[in-house]
Amino acid sequence: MFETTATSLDLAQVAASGQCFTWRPLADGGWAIPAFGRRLHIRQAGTHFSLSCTLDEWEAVWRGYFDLDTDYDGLKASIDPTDAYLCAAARYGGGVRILRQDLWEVMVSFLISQNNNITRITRSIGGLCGAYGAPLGGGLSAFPSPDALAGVPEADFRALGLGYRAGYLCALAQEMRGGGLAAFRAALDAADDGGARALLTGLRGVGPKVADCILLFGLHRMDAFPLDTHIRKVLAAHYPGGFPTGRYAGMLGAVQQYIFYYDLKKGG
DNA sequence: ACCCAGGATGGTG
DNA sequence: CACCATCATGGG
Repeated sequence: MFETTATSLDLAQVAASGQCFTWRPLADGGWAIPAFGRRLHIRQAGTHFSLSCTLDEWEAVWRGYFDLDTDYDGLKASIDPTDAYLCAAARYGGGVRILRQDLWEVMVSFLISQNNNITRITRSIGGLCGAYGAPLGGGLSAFPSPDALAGVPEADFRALGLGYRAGYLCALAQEMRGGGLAAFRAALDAADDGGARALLTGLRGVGPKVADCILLFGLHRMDAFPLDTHIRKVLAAHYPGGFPTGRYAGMLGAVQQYIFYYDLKKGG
């Protein structure tokens, strides 16, 4: 148990940003966060954070998870000051960071996310963890491994609300069980963004948008720019001449998250 | 009862 | 290439 400080981090914003689906709110206003088979309790007051873990675990696991070694203050400062919409979005959701989540968890989460809403995705992911993940205490469970999901009947996934995506998950778990995931990860790591995207879209149920989410949230490829229904709507309304992607090379993913979060919470 | 949700797939023109 | 029906399902 210790305390630390950080800027450009708002836990409530991250929790609502649609990039992770396993955080649970605590009665004291903090959050219970399962990741990498561990459980963290964290509470925020401004730039001050209280943590349930040791300093060693914070440095080894959670500091990286919250992406605290990326300079989001500087990133936001480099936004085009004449772009009123993007400035407003970054000001509104300036506490959103791109978490460095577990690749497999991101693959499954965004496989399920297609043509779905965040509430249902959260419920389905919670069901998967509860049914097939190792208990972590406090009512939380770890995200189930490929081996834990391989061989589960499709009907059982449908019972968790996956709908037609249940078949996609069966196939994915089968493909990634054993050493499949490690081999696939190695191939992704060896590929550039375009190559990794092609590998991902080769998976059943993974199209361009889900692939970009996996690139961004699972591999921290910061030039990924997922085009979902919200982003398409904003681009059509505010960037009729196209979005200036070239200006934001190396930080497109963060910019995308500011726009997504802004439209999700304030748009309508 | 329609429409939407962090879309993808397979078929058709 | 573009367009289109279909795929579950809960919530507005």
